[in-house]
Amino acid sequence: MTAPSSGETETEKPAIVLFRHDLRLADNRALSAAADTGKPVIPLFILDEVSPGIRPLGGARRWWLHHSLAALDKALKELGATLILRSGQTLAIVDDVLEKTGADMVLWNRRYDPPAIEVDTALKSGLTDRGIASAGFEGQLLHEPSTLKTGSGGFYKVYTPFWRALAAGDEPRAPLPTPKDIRGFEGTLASDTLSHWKLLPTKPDWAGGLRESWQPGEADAQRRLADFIDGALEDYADKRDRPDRENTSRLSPHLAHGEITPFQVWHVLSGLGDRLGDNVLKFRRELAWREFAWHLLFHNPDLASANFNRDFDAFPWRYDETALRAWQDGKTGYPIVDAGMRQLWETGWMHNRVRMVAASFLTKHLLTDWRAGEAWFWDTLVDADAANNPASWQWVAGCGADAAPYFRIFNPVLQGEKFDPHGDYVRSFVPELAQVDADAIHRPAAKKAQKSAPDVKLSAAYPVALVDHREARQRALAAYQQLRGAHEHHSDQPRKRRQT
DNA sequence: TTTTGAGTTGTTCGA
DNA sequence: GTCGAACAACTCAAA
Repeated sequence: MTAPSSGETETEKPAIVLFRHDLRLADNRALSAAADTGKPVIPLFILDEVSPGIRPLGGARRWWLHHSLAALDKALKELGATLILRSGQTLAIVDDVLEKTGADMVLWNRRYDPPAIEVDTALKSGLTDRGIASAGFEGQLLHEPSTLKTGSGGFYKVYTPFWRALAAGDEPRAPLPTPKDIRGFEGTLASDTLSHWKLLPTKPDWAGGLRESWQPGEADAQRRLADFIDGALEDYADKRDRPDRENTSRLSPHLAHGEITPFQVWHVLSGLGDRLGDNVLKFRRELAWREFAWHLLFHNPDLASANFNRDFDAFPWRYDETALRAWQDGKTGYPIVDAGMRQLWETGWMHNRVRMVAASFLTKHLLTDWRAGEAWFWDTLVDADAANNPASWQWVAGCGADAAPYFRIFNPVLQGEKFDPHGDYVRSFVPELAQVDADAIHRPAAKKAQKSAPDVKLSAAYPVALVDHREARQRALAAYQQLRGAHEHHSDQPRKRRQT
């Protein structure tokens, strides 16, 4: 307890900068603000899994977090500061650090998932009570969810008007550079050891494919952005739906961890002028989908647990653990679905187009509650975030905001043939099908053919299709039909009277 | 207040 | 093989 001596000047008292979903140095407003004060800076990451409502990170994100924190610490050391790691309840930890260092200021970048907002609101009022200066800055989203409103003052429930409002607004601010000078804190301050947090898997170590696929940290986030701008962006509008090609940015996990900001991405795109016109537009619209999901979560705290469209509360989901498990394992017998699910397991990521097909298959072909799929993605995706994961699952399932209409049921064979025309994507994740020609690779093996005369080329190891597409489609349509019937039946409201 | 136009990503069927 | 319509109404957002 080394309380600061009373003779110290204000600039000698350190400022705490909290790191959470912003594991970067550039375009970090809290960090820049702290650096500008001239105070010694204490970068602090609190692993808070005890505050109420906080959803524990999934396995893949824990892996990422470990490496991202290591990268952040390394980068901070080059500026002369050391990252302090602590675990526990946020305000209690901050209190402890304040007491031990004499810090008189706490700065952070805002978060937008409702439990985190509660933590930060309590933090703010606790600090105010203690007479400690504090401030939260924008940074994770281009637009504060509380400010973007429809003409009647509500939040947007349809994407296109949301996009128009976003696009019609002012150009997002320019990103901040990495602070040039940070005064490190000279005193001693205890920190947890990263490895003791056991964020990495051990038995079994399932992270081999993640290590091969990703390099967490700010430096690689910038590298990926630069590579994307110089390469795949050129035919992004045409080719982004092709999982067999490297035509997406793969920035999602970096954005999810705040290793890069949407301001940085937007700004680089603005600097390109009109040269890549439609490609830039399409990519910006993807960024806007991320914003839309956060907007929805901000206004719907139970987005991950409750149907956005409450009519779906009566939906007759099936609870088939065996089918769910087969889907998770990539053993549904539908090659594009299985390739996607195995890509997810192996690399912690799945191509967007394939996510839609795999999610549609689980919710419609298998009639499994979207929440089971959302939970699996939450655990296995390196980019799972509290907004995009549930919002996207609800969208596919048909119960979400601006959702796909119920009769839009992906045909996994057609989707495979259309977006993986040579079968390269399937072959790279489903070794059982490595020898199958492009014209047959997306077709599930017919039960009869495989039983009576197993074709070596179609490999007996590859599972028979869990369901017949045609039958499953009919079953899904019937289930939705039942929902509509139930809705009419239970509705208290009289149907709108016909105009005469 | 009422009206109007519109709504990420599809599939199937039948002419 | 190609093409347009049906699939279902409903809610949203803005005029």
